[in-house]
Amino acid sequence: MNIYLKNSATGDMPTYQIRAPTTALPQGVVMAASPGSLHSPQQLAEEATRKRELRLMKNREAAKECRRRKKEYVKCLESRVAVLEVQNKKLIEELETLKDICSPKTD
DNA sequence: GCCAATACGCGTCAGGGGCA
DNA sequence: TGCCCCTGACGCGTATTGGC
Repeated sequence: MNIYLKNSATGDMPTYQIRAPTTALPQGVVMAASPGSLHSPQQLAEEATRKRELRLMKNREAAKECRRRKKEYVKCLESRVAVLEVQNKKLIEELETLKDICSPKTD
């Protein structure tokens, strides 16, 4: 498994994707004949159609996986926000306490 | 119950990046 | 340099929601 690093020019899209090995073809996919074995225009057209369908099918699955990862990433960010909010609240409370302790009494 | 607005998921295309 | 993968953007269909 290798890591796919997105080069984000804007910096707002993170590098949350991990590239999984894609060795197996989906069920029902038949590998195309080698180009050398094609002759007639009809065979060429069939080959082109097959390639297009294969590409579409792979892209369909890739898009699903991409959306799944993105959802996961957003969930992760949301839970991090929740943790940081709690942490922030605690720090504010602590600051108020310290202020009370350190401020001179005026009476 | 009906309808418009909004949310959500899907399929596809286009374009960029990595790799042999 | 061509091939492949990933992902943003777009359009479309369906589900959900809020107002009437």
